[in-house]
Amino acid sequence: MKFDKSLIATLREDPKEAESKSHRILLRGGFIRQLASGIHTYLPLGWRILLKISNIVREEMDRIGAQELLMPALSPKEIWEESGRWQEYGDDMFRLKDRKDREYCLCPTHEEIVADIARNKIRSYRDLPQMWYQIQTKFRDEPRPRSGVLRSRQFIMKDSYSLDRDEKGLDRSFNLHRDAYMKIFKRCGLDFVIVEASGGLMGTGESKEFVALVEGGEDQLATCKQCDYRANMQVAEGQGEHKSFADTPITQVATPGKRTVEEVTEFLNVCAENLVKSMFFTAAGKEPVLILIRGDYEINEDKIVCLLGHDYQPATAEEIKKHFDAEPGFVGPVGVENVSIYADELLRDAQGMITGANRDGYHIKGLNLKRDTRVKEFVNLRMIRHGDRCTRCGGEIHIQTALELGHIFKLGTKYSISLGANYLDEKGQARPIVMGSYGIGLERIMACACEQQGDERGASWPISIAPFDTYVTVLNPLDEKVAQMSGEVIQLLTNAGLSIIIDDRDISAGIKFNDSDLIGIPVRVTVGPKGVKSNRIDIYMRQTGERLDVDKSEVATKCLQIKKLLYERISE
RNA sequence: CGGGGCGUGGCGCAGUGGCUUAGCGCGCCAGCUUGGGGUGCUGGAGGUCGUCGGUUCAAAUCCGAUCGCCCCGACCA
Repeated sequence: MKFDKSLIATLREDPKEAESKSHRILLRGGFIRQLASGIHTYLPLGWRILLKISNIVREEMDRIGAQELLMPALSPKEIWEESGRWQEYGDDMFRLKDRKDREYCLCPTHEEIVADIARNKIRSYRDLPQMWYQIQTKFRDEPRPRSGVLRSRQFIMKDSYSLDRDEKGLDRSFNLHRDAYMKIFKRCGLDFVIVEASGGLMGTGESKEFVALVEGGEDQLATCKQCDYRANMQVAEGQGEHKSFADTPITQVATPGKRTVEEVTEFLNVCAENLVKSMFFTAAGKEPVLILIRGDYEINEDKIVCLLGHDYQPATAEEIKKHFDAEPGFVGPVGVENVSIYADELLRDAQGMITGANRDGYHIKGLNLKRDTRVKEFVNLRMIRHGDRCTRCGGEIHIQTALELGHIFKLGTKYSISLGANYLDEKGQARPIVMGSYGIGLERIMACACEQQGDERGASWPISIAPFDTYVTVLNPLDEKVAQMSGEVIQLLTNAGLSIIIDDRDISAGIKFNDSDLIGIPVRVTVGPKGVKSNRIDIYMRQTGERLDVDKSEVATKCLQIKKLLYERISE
């Protein structure tokens, strides 16, 4: 491919909207172009990278016996009503109507569609197991698209689904995916770790995330400094210190206008550990729930969802007033009726605590949880924080930003039951198919490679996903001898099977060198007037900056050698 | 949804009430020059100052509304 007429538009200056490294590189190098918030065009250079990534993904998925198919991106409402996710997905789902006023969505994921295929196609245990996958565009109306391609509203995902007869089969499919994912990310030249994760909207089964520890990430991770414990913030559990204060009878204390932990601690001159926060959650048609958590911790809403279900939401101010006869900020657990109370485990033996008095402008002192409240259960409901202790080894927990590359879930029978996807076992008994769901964000691999390998000069693609193997710089292209020699070199490289991009633009050398660095092609071959007389060619490696001076006759073998070497480095 | 910031040729920016024709750098076009890390010079093309409304003799500039984009948070397979 010639640089000259290509749709590559490198930018001389950093685009102002790009703050993260990968976003900056992708825009400046002309890999992507933004059309609207969270919506991008993949220009030829970026698309070639995504195609390389897809091929690696495809090879590894095929290798574990998954079959590729393509499901529609557009889907009628009804099937999502069967699973309940037409409701659950809420505003994150793009919805539209056809000319007959029928409702549709742009699929954010495909469990329902898979279950629909399965309920029609799978009859017997003999049809199982199955693994189906696709590489397809997904749509999610993210509340805040971010960092270019890292969190966008339209993105390309490899999603696969396993269908098994039982948990044992699911374990096998899950492990096959885990191994395939490790190979995929490794082959793409990325550094990553596997962490415990939460299923979120998918379900509550086992789930693991493949994440890269990079600064520009969209995710947060709790990691133990001492052992290898790593978990997504939503599921991470740390050891906290139990704190107790002198046991006294309950007394009311006026705290006019002091609602937040900060305000109350300052006003009463106590520490945040002495406070109990009360958070009220409601769900249509269900008993409301009061969650108690110590003042120095934040509530982990994901854990609430796991405990109570997706339909529970933080209550509105009106609901709070109705149940407690007090404004938010003055709510507490003492004397409440028709409300289930759950408390964070750190409050198990807490006494002498301060909490809302269920009376505007008042708190109570001397709360003894055991004595004064009817706590249904003590469980870990708090968000882990920097400096907590590891539950496994007692080491210090750190919070790091990370980039989620892939996610694997054990769905179990959630979708097969709600959509009626059953099979007949040996005894002729109908049983729900046991499902798993597995995703990889292709653009995130591209962005991650920028974060991990890019530098101030631009991208530096791992050879396996580089848009081209070799960048041929032709200096003084109007010089006849140079033109002739570059033609020969191009022929040699092409014959050797290398993919090349030819930069014979009639501009100064520096621009070409800088562009080649910016778009990050692993190997650069320079043909110029200096080398023409002696038939010498300059070869330069982007990652290491190494330079070689070779005879024209060796140029192809040398480039092939380097390519091989670069592949070897990835697999080490 | 809360907080902050920004919308002026393709890109990055300057311009807070009257210099007539809205500037500068880069890019683009023409010509020369230079030629191994963004060469120098000359001449050109290109702008409803996000949109709508208001104030004023006069608005890119002041006021109001609205749309869009970015960042932090909330949220998020």
